[in-house]
Amino acid sequence: MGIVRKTKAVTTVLNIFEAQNEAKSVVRLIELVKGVMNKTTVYRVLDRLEQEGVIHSFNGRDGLKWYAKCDEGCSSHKHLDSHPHFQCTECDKVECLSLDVKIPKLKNHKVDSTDILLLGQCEACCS
Amino acid sequence: MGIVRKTKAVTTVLNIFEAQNEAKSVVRLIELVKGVMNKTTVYRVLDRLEQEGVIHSFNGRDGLKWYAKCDEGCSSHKHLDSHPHFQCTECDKVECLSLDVKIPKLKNHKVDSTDILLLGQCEACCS
DNA sequence: ATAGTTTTGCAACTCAGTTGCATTAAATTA
DNA sequence: TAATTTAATGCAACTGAGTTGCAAAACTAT
Repeated sequence: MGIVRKTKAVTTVLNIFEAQNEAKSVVRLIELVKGVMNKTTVYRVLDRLEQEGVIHSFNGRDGLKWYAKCDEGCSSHKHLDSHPHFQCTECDKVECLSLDVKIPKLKNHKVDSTDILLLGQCEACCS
Repeated sequence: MGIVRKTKAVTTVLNIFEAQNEAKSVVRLIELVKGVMNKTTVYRVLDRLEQEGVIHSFNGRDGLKWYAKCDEGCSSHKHLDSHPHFQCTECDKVECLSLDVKIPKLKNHKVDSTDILLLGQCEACCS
């Protein structure tokens, strides 16, 4: 499993997530480390950290890929981050929601994961 | 409002959806009309039909854009197609689900829409 | 230090989706 | 039904997120 070396690139990315516990799109992350780190590396570091269970990914609107820190209890073995996400259509910010949404069982289907994205206006943009 | 001309391109696309009431990705649609219609036209026709309330769109896994025929009652004024979708991770097929999923209200947020995508194995791929 | 891997940077690529513009085809009017 | 207006189409070139191959650099262990 844990074949993630603690390289400069890895700590740079982790620092970003630790400095501000907020979901970020890959595009934004690449922007944040511009000049310091190559975009290919960003993609690869994120991949590895997700496999390690340190961060989790999901698709925002427009199909862009986003990442956020995992809740406690995630590991490379199992991801518990099946929570819904909310994205503001004005400022584009994403929030991880700790809602427990119950989806009725589907007959004759094996459901592995549930992606829920709510769109609307966040608190700041509402007022 | 109804500024959609009934062109050959429009009827070609509509025929595809009527021949088989099944969600289709744009990529697949372009493939289906290859040689007959330009891909730009496909995108534009789909855009217009969605605005008219004839079809609705959503993002499949991998962020690809998908379209499916609308339920009765949709129009350019309001789309009622907020139903969840199920996508098979083996054969990639998508099904529109007529489940009613209740999402708890979010404080201080204005929620406009809810995108739900379930991933797993469909009936055919389960057995 | 040395050897063996993993990581990184870079450049080139893929592929979904978009744009500008000239041409064509609907719909409208006379 | 021919002329006119306006929307729709085709084409080519572009954009931008994400990927790939490979050589060079940086970890880790011996």
